Amino acid sequence: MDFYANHTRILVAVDSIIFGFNENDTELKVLLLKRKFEPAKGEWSLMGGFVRPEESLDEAAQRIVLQLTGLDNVYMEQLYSFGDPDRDPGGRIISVSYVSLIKINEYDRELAKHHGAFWIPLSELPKLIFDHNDMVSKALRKLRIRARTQPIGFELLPEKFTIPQLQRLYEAIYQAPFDKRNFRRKVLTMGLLDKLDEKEKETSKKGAYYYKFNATKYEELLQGGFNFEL
Amino acid sequence: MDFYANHTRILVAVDSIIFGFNENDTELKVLLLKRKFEPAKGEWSLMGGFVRPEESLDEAAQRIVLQLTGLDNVYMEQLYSFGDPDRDPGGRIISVSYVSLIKINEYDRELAKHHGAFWIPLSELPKLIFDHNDMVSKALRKLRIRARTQPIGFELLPEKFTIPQLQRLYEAIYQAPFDKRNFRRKVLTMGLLDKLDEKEKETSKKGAYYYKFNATKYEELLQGGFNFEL
DNA sequence: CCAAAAGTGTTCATCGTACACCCATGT
DNA sequence: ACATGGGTGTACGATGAACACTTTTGG
Repeated sequence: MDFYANHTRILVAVDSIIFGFNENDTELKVLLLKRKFEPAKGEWSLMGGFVRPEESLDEAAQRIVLQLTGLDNVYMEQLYSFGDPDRDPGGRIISVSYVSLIKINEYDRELAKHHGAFWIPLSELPKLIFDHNDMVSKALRKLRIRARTQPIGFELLPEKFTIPQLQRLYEAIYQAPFDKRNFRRKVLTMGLLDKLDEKEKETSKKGAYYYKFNATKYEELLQGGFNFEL
Repeated sequence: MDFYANHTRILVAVDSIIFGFNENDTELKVLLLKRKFEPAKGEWSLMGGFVRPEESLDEAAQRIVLQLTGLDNVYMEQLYSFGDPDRDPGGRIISVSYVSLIKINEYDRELAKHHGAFWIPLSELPKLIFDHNDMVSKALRKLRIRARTQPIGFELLPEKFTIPQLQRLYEAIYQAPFDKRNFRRKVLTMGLLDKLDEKEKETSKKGAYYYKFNATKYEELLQGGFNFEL
């Protein structure tokens, strides 16, 4: 009953590019770890793991992020599959890569520390093992494209955030400054942000109003052919 | 020296969504075949095959398209990896899907016939095996996005083509009519098409001038931060 | 009172879109 | 001469980009 006998089976892994942001950061960070096993032990790498016989690729990716951060229900998207036969000197492994977006404040620091994981700003990205640097570049490219046309930026911010925080996030993603008047107008005229009565007072004396992303409204607008565009 | 022993190996396949167009078509077509082996023998399916131990994913995809069409140097792009453990009732198989674009006139009809392959217009897409219908939808979505921002439409046309042919292709991709004055202006003002002295006279008495896509010019413009946009 | 960040409007150029008629020619 | 598809220009509204000053308040 095995229809496909006598074909070669291959090891399949999942590698996760985990981007993180803190609401007062000015730069995006990637979660990297020091590899604890051979080959390439001690070098910088992405978090990964082998796909198990009974789980889907998405499930494997979720499991891996959960193991490292303690977070469930994280935004996650498949990126690309890397299959050069020599990409891993330890053997032929096909790697399916995933991008995740995380609010740095919400993850489990102990768990990450236990795995030897660190948040590294993109500007200080070290040399990673194998083709992991390619994975990060591809992930960043995809994030930049996605963030323009889908409201995924909010995955990197807490539920309540201020417009200046949102702007700093987008500036971090695109590594380019935006005009604050144009930016504010653009995000507000979409009508997807609900203004709260509360102010954030840490970063300025005047204080900035908090806003909340209204996901329900977004779904409604989508029905009418609405296009998110930033 | 096998660092990754005692992890489960999995069958990995490549499946190709092959889109084709004929310069006087008004609809996009997909190359489908009647499956010749179990499971699901006799049902419609995409062309696929297993990844061999010594080849990369891209190489496997090229090999498969070459086998079916006799064409080498075909435009090809990795699409997505499908890994639900139950996606194939014949066993656990992870499939990496690829999209290819082909000029229908140039492929080897004999070879395709020998494999039981047929060009099926998108409007008549049948029920396919497993998750192959999902693959086709995803491929179409990707093609639509790509064709707007990269000059990949030309992969579906012969070297010489007329503006009305190009317009029909884009109308086929987006299944929507375009205004011919606006379309012509847009493609010509990009400066990527070289007008030939020759006319195509089959589809009209007046005849339409042939044009050629200037890839060199495109590369040059890219350096200067040019963005293709249709 | 002053430093530091939040908040606010207008102008201009550009681009996308809508729209209708003449041209060339094979039959 | 006529039917068929090829080829052309303009006007208007919408959108994106550039730009500088006032407000609030903790120290």
